[in-house]
Amino acid sequence: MQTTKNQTLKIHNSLSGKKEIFKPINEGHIGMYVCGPTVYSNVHLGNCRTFMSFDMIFRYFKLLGYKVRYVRNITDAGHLVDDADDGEDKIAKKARLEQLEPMEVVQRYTVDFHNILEKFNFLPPSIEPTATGHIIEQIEIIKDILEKGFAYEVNGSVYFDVNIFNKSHEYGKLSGRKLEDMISNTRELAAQSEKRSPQDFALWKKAEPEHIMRWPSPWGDGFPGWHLECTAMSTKYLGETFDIHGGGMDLKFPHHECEIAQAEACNGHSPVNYWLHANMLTLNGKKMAKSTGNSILPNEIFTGENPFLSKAFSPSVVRFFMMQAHYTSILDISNDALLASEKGYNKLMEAIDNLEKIPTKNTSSFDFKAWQQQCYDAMNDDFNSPILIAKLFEAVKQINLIREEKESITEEDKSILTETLHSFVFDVLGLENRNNTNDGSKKLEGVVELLIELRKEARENKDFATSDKIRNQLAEMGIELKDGKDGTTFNI
RNA sequence: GGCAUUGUGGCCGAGUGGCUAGGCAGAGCUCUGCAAAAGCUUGUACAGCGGUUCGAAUCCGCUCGAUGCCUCCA
Repeated sequence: MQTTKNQTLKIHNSLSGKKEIFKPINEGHIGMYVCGPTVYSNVHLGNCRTFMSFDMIFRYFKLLGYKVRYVRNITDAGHLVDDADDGEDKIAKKARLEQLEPMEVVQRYTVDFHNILEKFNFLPPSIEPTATGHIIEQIEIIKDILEKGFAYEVNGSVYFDVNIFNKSHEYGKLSGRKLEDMISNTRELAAQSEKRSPQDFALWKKAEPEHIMRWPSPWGDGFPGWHLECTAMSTKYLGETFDIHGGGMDLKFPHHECEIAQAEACNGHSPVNYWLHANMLTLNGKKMAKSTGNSILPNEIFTGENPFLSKAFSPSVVRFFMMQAHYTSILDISNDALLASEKGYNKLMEAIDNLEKIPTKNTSSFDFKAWQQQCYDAMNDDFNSPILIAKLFEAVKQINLIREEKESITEEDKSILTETLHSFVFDVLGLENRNNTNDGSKKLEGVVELLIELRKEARENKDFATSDKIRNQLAEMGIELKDGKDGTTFNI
């Protein structure tokens, strides 16, 4: 990929609100941190979209030849149910409700998370650290922030003092908020708050005696605040300043704003060069969230067991559906949209299957080198996967025309086409070909091919009763025969 | 109320100050014993009102609507 490697890649940076030319801190290397899930319930499809967007970005960086250290954490402690003083840890609450040891909750939903991601053909991140595995690092950061005067201790809890911080730094620069506005717009909190200001956020929370998740600290037994874990883990594995921080749009405020504040309080400079935010997946025009019940679980899509769905859809179809929208756009999921994506996806895979068979000539009637460049251009423009897919369908059209000998392709162009198509479809978009065969289905294929052969003979003898019987009975079993120009193909 | 994002044809969804997005559906055609599938061709659009401009759906302003955040959320 010598011709493509040195091109400029533009990324929409949420911090500036603009597309910027991407320049890694260390040439050829990228450090990327993405906020992972809080493992207190099954991962829903909206979560998956965010992680899939960053999976695609990770994959594209790899195609460009970058060495990427991709850190995606697991939040297994510290995520408060609310910000009031009786804020309870999400994991601990779930454990109490289900009468489980907190780590049983964590284990159960971490396993679920990994299972789903594997079905969606995610690449594993380079490091997947957990909050509970980094309590010591978090305590060290709190000590540092306290020493520098940006936090205060009250009754075994430690809070970040946003007002003091804002005197020397700019709190709210990521989300476009001004502290003064926030103060005047804050809703009334419980009167007995121990925080000096409602905008302050917890770095360490004291654990009441009934709390099960607790760790010793200089301020007594307690647990870390949610925002702190990401600062601790990103700093540990990627350094005080790293290239890319990603997450869902909904984390912009307060989570990412607080991360910036914590890191700047410690190190005096901004922790991240490029902030990327993936937009929401909506269902019925509303945000998908476990807390409101407006959600579809991935497994419900794979089985079709959801009132919104008329049938089951494969993980690759769902992936293709999501990749047809830009990661910064809101995407609304519906049965119709999935059906349309399924057809498009099948068409794309069909063309890739036919690619090997297309004949080559002395000349090409289409500029495949320019087309290849356009694929890279699409991705170089803030990872524009919808444009990339439009380009892929241009190739599909060419493949079909070449098959009908209305267009031609040289041997050299054919290998460019094959390589590019495989790189983008499988390596970058992460799609899988639907005809993934195992031993059992190989045998089945053999049987179907035999029946197709028998049916062909029957048709040649004008014995249409027999040929239709074979076709109809196979159809009943869900095997679809398609009579094409050069023989019959089938779908199971 | 504040901040942010956004409003594109029947549906999903890109993009751009003047030149085709793409997919699905629809229509026409080809192939075919029939059917299905597949392939080719193809119409319809940029929320409303003002402004800037030779020219705007694309820039600016206002209005209306949608979504997110402002207490947890990818």
